[in-house]
Amino acid sequence: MIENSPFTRKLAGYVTLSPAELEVLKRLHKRRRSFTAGRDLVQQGQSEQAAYILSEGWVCSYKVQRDGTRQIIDFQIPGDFLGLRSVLLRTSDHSFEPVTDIQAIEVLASDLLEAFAQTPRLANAILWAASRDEAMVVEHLVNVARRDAGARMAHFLLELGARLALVGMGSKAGFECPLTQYHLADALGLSAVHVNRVLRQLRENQLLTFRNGHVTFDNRHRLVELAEFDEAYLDHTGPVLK
Amino acid sequence: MIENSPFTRKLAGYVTLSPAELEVLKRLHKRRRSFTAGRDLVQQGQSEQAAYILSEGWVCSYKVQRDGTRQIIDFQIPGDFLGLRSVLLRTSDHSFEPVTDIQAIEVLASDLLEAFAQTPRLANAILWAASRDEAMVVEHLVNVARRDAGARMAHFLLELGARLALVGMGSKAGFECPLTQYHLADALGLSAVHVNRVLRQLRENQLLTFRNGHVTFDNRHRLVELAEFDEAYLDHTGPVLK
DNA sequence: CGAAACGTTGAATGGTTTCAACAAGAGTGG
DNA sequence: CCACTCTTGTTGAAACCATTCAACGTTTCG
Repeated sequence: MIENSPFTRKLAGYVTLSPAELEVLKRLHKRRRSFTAGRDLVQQGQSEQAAYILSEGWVCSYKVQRDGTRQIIDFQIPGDFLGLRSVLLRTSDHSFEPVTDIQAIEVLASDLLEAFAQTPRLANAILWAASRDEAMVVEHLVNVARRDAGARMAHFLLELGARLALVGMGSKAGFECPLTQYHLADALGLSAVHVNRVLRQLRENQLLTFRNGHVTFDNRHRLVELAEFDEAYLDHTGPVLK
Repeated sequence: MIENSPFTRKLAGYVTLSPAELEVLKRLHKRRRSFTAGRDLVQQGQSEQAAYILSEGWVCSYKVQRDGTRQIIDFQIPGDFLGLRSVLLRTSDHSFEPVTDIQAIEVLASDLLEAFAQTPRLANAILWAASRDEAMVVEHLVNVARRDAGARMAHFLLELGARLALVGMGSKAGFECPLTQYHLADALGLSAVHVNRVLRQLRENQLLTFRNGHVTFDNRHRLVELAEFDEAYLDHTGPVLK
């Protein structure tokens, strides 16, 4: 049911979609594709013709520097859109790597642009959702620029937990997490070695435990305190355009 | 002439605007307002009813933390939109401080939403431009997370110079810059003391000079090299929706 | 079984912050 | 008009957080 996919539900949070708009959205869901963990979806620099709606698995978007280090911009989870900006602005400003094996709907640039022209309200909803995603990048910027390694890690995992909880993949107690310490390092702007130390410290202070692909919030209250995490910032208040 | 304002020209880069759409845009330009340097436009946390199109002066958007430090997300220059997301998502996730005295067009939330509903293509253009602005935040994230203080400063000033050149306020040689070292520190995630040292070092290495409100690129080529600055990333290629 | 990926720990190094002090200029009120 | 204060810029020394280098343990998988 297209009406109940996480992606559709997300859009409906911004714009009340008409049956005609739902139909257009449905027609975008043509090609289901699978990708293997670790193999890039889109190469940096190459201008790519397709975007994707993630239906299963985790992806990260990142930029590489000339010296080989990479910065992970964000992680995408089921219901998230990938590569929207690459298509819209016709520049691929970053790359996508599946963290796990994934399933995604491929949306051709031409189909997307056509849908945007035909049903501008749908376009609005999609761009709106994108704007929301980008609010998260702002939070990451603050996180990396202003918090020390411990608070940074805490904030990152709390945010991830909150996002996952929204799509039923986690709770206040914790969540399954396929990320390696290298992923964390690349996302938080730390070295992998330091990530390890920080995780140990958080564990020893009984704040959180990250082991065997599972994150447990041992003391959520103190963790929120440490990270100055804003529990409200992922919420939102229903459609803006009726 | 509304057709030639920097804001309109920017939108026309994404969507070819019809006379009717231009008319709607024109009607949004009702209230011209002035603000004084240093006094916040929008308080963090308060849900504000207006957005602004900046016509003169510089503004910065920032978030403050509980410990008092602040992170500047971005600077806005003439032609930029302020507070779009606050209005659209009805959350004020950051604050705006005029760096200089400014002039701006006030756009009421209700007028903006009405315009969005009436002329969705115009809405697209605006959201599109917002998406572009947010690509810049990604660049800032990489900048803060992965570059050392020297490269960070170089990248920041090169980007700012490029943006200013696009609206005729600077050149490859340099630009007028009203920012203090504290602004730079808050934007780059450094201490003000270290900003001072880094600027000295760049000056002594004859890469750039920042003195008396003026930035001069003494050796642009080596600077671009040092910062791994991508000269192309602010360009773009003409309207996407005809 | 061996290799590769991931995790863990110690010691040395280094970039950045913090603390402290002082200089220069702009604006203000007596 | 001058003292006064506030803001901004400047520099040194000590302390600290995080990185780098290096080594080893553990798990997974062909």
